[in-house]
Amino acid sequence: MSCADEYAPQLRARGYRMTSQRLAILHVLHHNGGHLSPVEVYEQARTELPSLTETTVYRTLEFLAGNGLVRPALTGSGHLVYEIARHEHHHLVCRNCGNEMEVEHELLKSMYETLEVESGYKLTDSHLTFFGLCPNCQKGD
Amino acid sequence: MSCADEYAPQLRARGYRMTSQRLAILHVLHHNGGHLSPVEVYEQARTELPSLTETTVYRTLEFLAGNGLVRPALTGSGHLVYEIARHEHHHLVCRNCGNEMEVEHELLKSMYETLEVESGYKLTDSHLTFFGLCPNCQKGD
DNA sequence: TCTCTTATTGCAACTTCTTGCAATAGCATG
DNA sequence: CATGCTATTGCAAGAAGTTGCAATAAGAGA
Ligand SMILES: [Mn+2]
Ligand SMILES: [Mn+2]
Ligand SMILES: [Zn+2]
Ligand SMILES: [Zn+2]
Repeated sequence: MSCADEYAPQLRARGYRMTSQRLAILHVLHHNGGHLSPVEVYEQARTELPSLTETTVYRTLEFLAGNGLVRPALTGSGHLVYEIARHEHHHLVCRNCGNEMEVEHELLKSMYETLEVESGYKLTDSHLTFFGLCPNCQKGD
Repeated sequence: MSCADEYAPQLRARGYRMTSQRLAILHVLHHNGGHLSPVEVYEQARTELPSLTETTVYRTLEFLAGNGLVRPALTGSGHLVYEIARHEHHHLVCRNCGNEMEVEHELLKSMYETLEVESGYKLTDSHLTFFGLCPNCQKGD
């Protein structure tokens, strides 16, 4: 299944359009799989769509995140990176070596429910990044 | 107790210096109490220290955050704001009206411990921002 | 397949944030 | 109180990110 076949219906169902720009950006994120900064997305997507502009990349990433096709994540330096939306997860980053692992949302589910009850808010999403020392770096120090 | 008396020893104990720039920035955050963007910090601190530059504000906020005197927080638009370090807390923001409440770290403590056991990481800190609909905005929609 | 509506883009101007480097100023020490 | 080391700052240049607006093009409907 191509990126177009997979993502276009999701956008159209919400009243939005699939464009060559959105497709190129989704294609890059889909096939890379990992975290990319807006600039990295721009440079890679531009190889398949040279007319693409940085402005559009920023706007599109925010748009796709708002519609659940990609997910933003916060890096250790406080910058946003994006990845294609797969299973819901958060990030745990080593302050020493930068090594990173995923934290399944499942692990936080009961905490989420407690928070909803205590606050009265209905939770929709979150930016969660945990920092610490990975097993390796704990030995070294 | 003045800001200087309170914060200078904390910096010197770590081998750093207290400067007029750091003091002006700490003063602004201390007496404001809330969340301020780097630009807001710059404009307010500049009234008491006109020679202050934006470069120094960015570097100082990062430095103070790294040393535990201020804490960064992520806004709904993905931008960093800073507040003076008081009790450890996280943030819950309404996606509709922007209303914001604090989430005591205590509430997440057991989840933190589970995460340490499961991952093998030793957690040091985190950027946690939760989004949802506040009680008021749930009624309206 | 053509038309029409309007969602989306590119452009230009601007704001925010970062970095290297030389000048400055804390503060420890004598 | 004077000296010296070096942490810290300001400057300048550049990179990253934002915004308003006119031009473009997706795709629904005829
Ligand atoms: Mn991820
Ligand atoms: Mn707060
Ligand atoms: Zn590590
Ligand atoms: Zn609300």
